Amino acid sequence: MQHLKTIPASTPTFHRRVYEQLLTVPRGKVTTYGDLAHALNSAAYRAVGQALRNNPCAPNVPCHRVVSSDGRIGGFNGQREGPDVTRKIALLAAEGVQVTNGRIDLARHRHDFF
DNA sequence: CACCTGACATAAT
DNA sequence: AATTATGCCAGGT
Repeated sequence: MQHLKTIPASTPTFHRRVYEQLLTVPRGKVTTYGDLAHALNSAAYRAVGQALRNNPCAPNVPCHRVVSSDGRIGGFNGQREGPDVTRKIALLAAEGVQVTNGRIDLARHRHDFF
């Protein structure tokens, strides 16, 4: 998959798997850190966050489609609140994902990997 | 190899 | 409902 060919060769395998899996989330849908980890047969929720924090997002990985299990936005570009998060919300809105009071209706937008 | 850290999740206050 | 404490697992130092 050429989406990831520009990332550093030193990128850990687990991180790569996160990105690959994330690429399967369609536009207009979102997933949670937990679901993503589970889809990789792992419980490393937090490691998933680390992976995204590494930010290979910029080019082509849709990091903004990953939110918290309670429907809250989570973080973006290394931050958990602030202008970057606001931007994340804007990106989601642009894809048709409704964000109300910093919350997402997971029942409606959650993507199922299985 | 022994800690420390975190874009989390859940249970307990 | 809002806050706090605890558990999680891979990476980094």
